[in-house]
Amino acid sequence: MSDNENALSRLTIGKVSTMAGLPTKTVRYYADIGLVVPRGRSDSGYREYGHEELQKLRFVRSARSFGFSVDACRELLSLYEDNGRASREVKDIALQRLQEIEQKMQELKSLHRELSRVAQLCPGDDAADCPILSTFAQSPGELARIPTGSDVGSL
Amino acid sequence: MSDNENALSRLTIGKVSTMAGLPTKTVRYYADIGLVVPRGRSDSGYREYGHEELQKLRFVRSARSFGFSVDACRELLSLYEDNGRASREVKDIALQRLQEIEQKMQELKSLHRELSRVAQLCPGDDAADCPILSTFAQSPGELARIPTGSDVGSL
DNA sequence: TATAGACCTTCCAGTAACTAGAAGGTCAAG
DNA sequence: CTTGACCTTCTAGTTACTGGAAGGTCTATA
Repeated sequence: MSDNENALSRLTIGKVSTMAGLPTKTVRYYADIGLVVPRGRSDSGYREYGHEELQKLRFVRSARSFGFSVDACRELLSLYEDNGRASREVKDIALQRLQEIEQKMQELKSLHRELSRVAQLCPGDDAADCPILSTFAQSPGELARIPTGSDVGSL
Repeated sequence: MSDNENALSRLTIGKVSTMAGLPTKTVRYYADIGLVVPRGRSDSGYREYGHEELQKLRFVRSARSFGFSVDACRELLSLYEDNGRASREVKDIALQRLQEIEQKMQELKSLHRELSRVAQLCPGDDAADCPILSTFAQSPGELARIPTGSDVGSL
């Protein structure tokens, strides 16, 4: 692994982002916000990434694909650094995310139901009135609740 | 309706937003971006909304709750202004939205599947290694797709 | 009439997580 | 030695609001 180590400890941003499956812009952004910082800089100022940073970037990419926020990734990453500790905490975060996903799916389901209902009513005729529009113009409470910011807190 | 018309054509932002079920901040924002502009201003500079604007705000609220973007609302609203024309166009937009919702639901489903799988592997023990972390650190392509900005909606 | 407090105004800044683009430096190949 | 791909920093834009400050207005009550 010593050969590999040498080769992998001098990755430019382009290479590491390809290997991690992220846009360079994103990797640079992660460096800016201190999520995954390069191991160092070359004489000419190029960011240098090593194997560990590559791992972290892959980690972040995956966690993001699971819907974890960047802040959650930061948390996860620090646990990851602690290596093997705090399995409990990690699992808790995952379970919480799972619940959020379930709730989001519920919302999408009812959205889909409502929208397909009104869409079916619509004749799709150039001349005719469109029931979609009149459905939308009703007073609140008769339709799916709007998900606003204040909603989350109070309900 | 003349009494009503008079009463309803002098709604302040607080009243109209309550009646539409939106935060005042949001209604002000909609005015700023020209989505739903007040009918006029009082002597003291207060925004004045009428019945028609109330209808539009309700319309937007509903459409947004269906996941339509503000831009889509603008489009819908202009069709709505045309009143009864272009049923075809409205239906098209709705059907397109429907497809996007379906796709998003698919994504959430696979996300849920993967995450619950790795979460189940995790013992939730303070001492033990957490498989969630090692799962995340794998190379790209083995896991769910990453949702980038081009993705539908928010999570 | 004074004043409290509920409402309204504007403007500025911030959110999440990037993305786009400009202006310019660096590096390897031909 | 030049071309073109790569790298740098910087600013600004995206979506759809939300929060807050500083200050004007309106109304009810003491």
